[in-house]
Amino acid sequence: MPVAALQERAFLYHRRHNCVPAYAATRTGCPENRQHPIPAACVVAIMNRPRHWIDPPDLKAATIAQREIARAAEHRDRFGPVSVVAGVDTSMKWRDTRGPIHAAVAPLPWPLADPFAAHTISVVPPIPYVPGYLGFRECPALLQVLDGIARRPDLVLVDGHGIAHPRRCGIATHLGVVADVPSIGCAKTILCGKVEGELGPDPGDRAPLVDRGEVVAMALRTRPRANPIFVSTGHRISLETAVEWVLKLTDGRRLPLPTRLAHEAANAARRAYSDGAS
DNA sequence: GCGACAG
DNA sequence: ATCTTGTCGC
Repeated sequence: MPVAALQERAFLYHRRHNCVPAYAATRTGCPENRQHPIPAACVVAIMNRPRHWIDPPDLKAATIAQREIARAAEHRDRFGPVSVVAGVDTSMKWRDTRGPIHAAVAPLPWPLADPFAAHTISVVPPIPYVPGYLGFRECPALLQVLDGIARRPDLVLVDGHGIAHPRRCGIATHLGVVADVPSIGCAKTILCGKVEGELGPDPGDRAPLVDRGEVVAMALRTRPRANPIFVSTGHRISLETAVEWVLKLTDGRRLPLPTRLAHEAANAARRAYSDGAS
């Protein structure tokens, strides 16, 4: 059976058996609050966009939505002064394709100071992981977690690609456009394209990631002797500015600080959820 | 047709 | 994405 057919089958099956369109939402670490509906604010955020941008009936519609989102995305700097920068990430149980994912947003003041409290949420995603369609799996959870903090971040770092995607619509672009927030894609491995030229060994060294003749991301060395990360524009930011911000937020580790904090928060949420379930 | 494939 | 301990090296 062709891969596309298998992907379609998984997509539809997952969709039919889980909580779409009303995502079953829970608050992390509060097992007694499970099965509550999502906040109205999140429903509004989703409903204010073409429905298939976040809730397509099948992979074909999802592919069309990605092309439309890619057209709507902006890759030039268009954001105000940054006073809050946030990382978002999700976590899940090992090899669990049907269970909930745990999304976190970790806001930081800029200039850098003590981080604000992270916020987490646990939801059953509408589809399983399908390479190339990550946004449709994780955006509902990320939208909801973004709506859960008092102040909307001025800039968001997403774990995954922005335009470094076959249809130029990775999760960072997807989330940026749907939430209308400036976003940067920050991935650990390549989805498409190849690094052109030699990448130097020192932090700050970079080499372009090229796909079909386009520079879609920058392979960026953030730590000596560690593999590079791949920085791409999500929405309302240029590649050069995105790289600048990632470097400003890098503190000797491979991944930038907001991303790490979000990762930690999401993992903590997953453990709290598991502990509460048992 | 075949291989590759973020999280 | 995640499981899991120690071990090696700057």
